[in-house]
Amino acid sequence: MKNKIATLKDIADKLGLSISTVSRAISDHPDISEQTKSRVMKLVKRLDYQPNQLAINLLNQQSNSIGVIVPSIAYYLYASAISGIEQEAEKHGLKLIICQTNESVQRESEIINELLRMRVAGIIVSVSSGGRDFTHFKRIVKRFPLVFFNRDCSVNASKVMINNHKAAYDLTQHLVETGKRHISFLAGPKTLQISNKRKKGYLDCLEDFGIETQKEWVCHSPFSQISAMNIVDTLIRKYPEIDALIAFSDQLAMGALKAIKKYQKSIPDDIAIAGFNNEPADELLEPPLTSIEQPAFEMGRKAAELLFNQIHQTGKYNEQVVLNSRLIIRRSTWQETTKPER
Amino acid sequence: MKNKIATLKDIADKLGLSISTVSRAISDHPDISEQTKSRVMKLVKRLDYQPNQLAINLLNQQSNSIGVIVPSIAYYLYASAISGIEQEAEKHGLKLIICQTNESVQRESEIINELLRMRVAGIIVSVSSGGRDFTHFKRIVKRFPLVFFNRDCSVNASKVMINNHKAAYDLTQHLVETGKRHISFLAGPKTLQISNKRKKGYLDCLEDFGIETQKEWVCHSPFSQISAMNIVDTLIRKYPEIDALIAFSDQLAMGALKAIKKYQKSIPDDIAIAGFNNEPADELLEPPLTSIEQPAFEMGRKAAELLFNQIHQTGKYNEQVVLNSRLIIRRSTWQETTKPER
DNA sequence: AACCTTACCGCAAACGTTTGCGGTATTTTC
DNA sequence: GAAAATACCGCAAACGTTTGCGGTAAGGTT
Repeated sequence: MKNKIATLKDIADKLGLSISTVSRAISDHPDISEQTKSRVMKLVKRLDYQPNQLAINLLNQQSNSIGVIVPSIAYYLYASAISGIEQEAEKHGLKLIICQTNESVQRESEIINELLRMRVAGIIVSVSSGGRDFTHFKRIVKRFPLVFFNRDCSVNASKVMINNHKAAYDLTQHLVETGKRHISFLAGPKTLQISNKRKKGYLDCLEDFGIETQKEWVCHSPFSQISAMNIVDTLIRKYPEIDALIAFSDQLAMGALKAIKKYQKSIPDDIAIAGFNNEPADELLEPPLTSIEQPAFEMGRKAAELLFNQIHQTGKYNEQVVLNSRLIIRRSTWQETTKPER
Repeated sequence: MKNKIATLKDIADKLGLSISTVSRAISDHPDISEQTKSRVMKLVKRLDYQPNQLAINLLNQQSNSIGVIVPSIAYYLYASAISGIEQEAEKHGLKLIICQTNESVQRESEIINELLRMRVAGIIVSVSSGGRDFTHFKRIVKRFPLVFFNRDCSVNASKVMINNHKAAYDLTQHLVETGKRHISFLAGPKTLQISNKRKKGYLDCLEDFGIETQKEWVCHSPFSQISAMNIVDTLIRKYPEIDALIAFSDQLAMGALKAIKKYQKSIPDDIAIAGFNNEPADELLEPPLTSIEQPAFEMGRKAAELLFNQIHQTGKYNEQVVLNSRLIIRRSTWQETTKPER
């Protein structure tokens, strides 16, 4: 196990050559004779020589990688987005360093420092919901390539987002049009800006349609099915008049679903339910879940594109991209009444 | 954007000190006067000095990180396992370099080389299903810390697995006990060993109970709902006598569910269905899906533990750990007949 | 015979950090 | 007042690689 990996010096000594000659032989430099090259390459194979990337990185002053900071890779959206980032990064020969904050701003701040120390070429981040202090981002914008995606914060930087306000507005309008008049909103943490934007879209829509709502019908939940379940449980017991619920995410919607199923309410007639993200299981749920489809892969890909523009000095530090989402209507909000079997 | 990050030399020059003094001041060395320390620290703050990890890594001959190779972080099991690895790695002050193979052995082999070049302290891997060539692993076992988890291959190395044979056996037995006699098996790729082990458990159980099966009832599918759906569609049309189906994973089971729902078959009476992994959506599906719960987090944590034992020379290179799985029975395989409301 | 070209290879610097060792003042001790 | 102890700091090596430049020998040209 102690076996150290061979270095250029090891090869050079064994062959009676200099380090530079070995280096050039490996990189097929024209200055080196074919005979020497073959001698070197034979030993390279035999010793399983692997160049020390640490030395190369130090020389190049960069780690040929970019940092990706997400709340959790277990969220379906981020797993998809990372694939998009990866695809784009590969074109530039860069590797990804994936970091999870677990929704903690402190961890986020630490990660930023670690990535800076590692001399990554740039950072792509979806901010955690754990707080309102964004000094760790403000510190580096304008002097370091940085792109936000999906979740942003009040920092003037490059961003790739979906139109959260419109998505929530459209979803709310859909519920209104199906006859719902007591619509509640299960938001994420209060510190999460995109949650607030969606809330705004929901409220604006209700106002436009002259529909009243109550402050108590807007609840905030952390990102776990259990929390959502408990919150919705108390909500619908306290306010039985509620006939629709929009959840910040599908995971929260699933928690709500669990709560509602405990009572004898029928979905969507008694209470309709919808979420965000269009996760793979949505259409298999009972009832299939209405959701907002987000272009997660494309969001990641585009974010990487903006980052590389910054790295290569060809792009602004505060470019804004807004991608379109899509409302996917399923039976949790809308039942075909003309269906023969009902 | 061109702003280079400050170095020790920058600080030393500005203060008329030597590099070594600045270095010691920052690390609070007793040889340095308090006055000098405070002068240095003030400048460190002002310049937002971040030590160059690339240089430190080169000096220490390691990148203070371990490599984690998984087929895809989008698989629920791996997202969980990575959290377990992370928890353990943090204790040792090591970072994770997460790599996805997308089920390609060639990519896997490339990643191994990249990680060796980066001088990671060790590698934790769940092998891809893309082939049978494992020379890239054989090459490094015994001379480099390496641990397999969840998916292994025919290489004598440390492994953390679940008892796949028993899990499949138990699941099959459960179906037999509920009266099923025509049980099919939707396996993963033929090159995937754990899939073959599960298949063996399924076949052994049927043999023990004297139940016949047909070769055609065992199908192989890649890891996508769509593929599973198409395969199961043709399967149940060709063999309508099939009254149960075990899928290699819950995602494949969901694909099967989609296929079955297109026909007028009732679940579980006409055909029962079960999967592996116990994913979060399982209990919300219609019907809720019977599944094998795997200790994914613990699998990751334990794998990391074995790795650190190897790194610190306190452990064998081929320790074997088998964790227990648990059968979670839901309505997709078993309907309480005495239920009052039915 | 003097010069030029070509082919091949080595020297040494550079990247930024840590750390053993030696050095120089200043203070303390008897 | 001399010796010893203390406080504080700098020199230089080391990690492994790439690369500009210089060097040497052989062969070719005039």
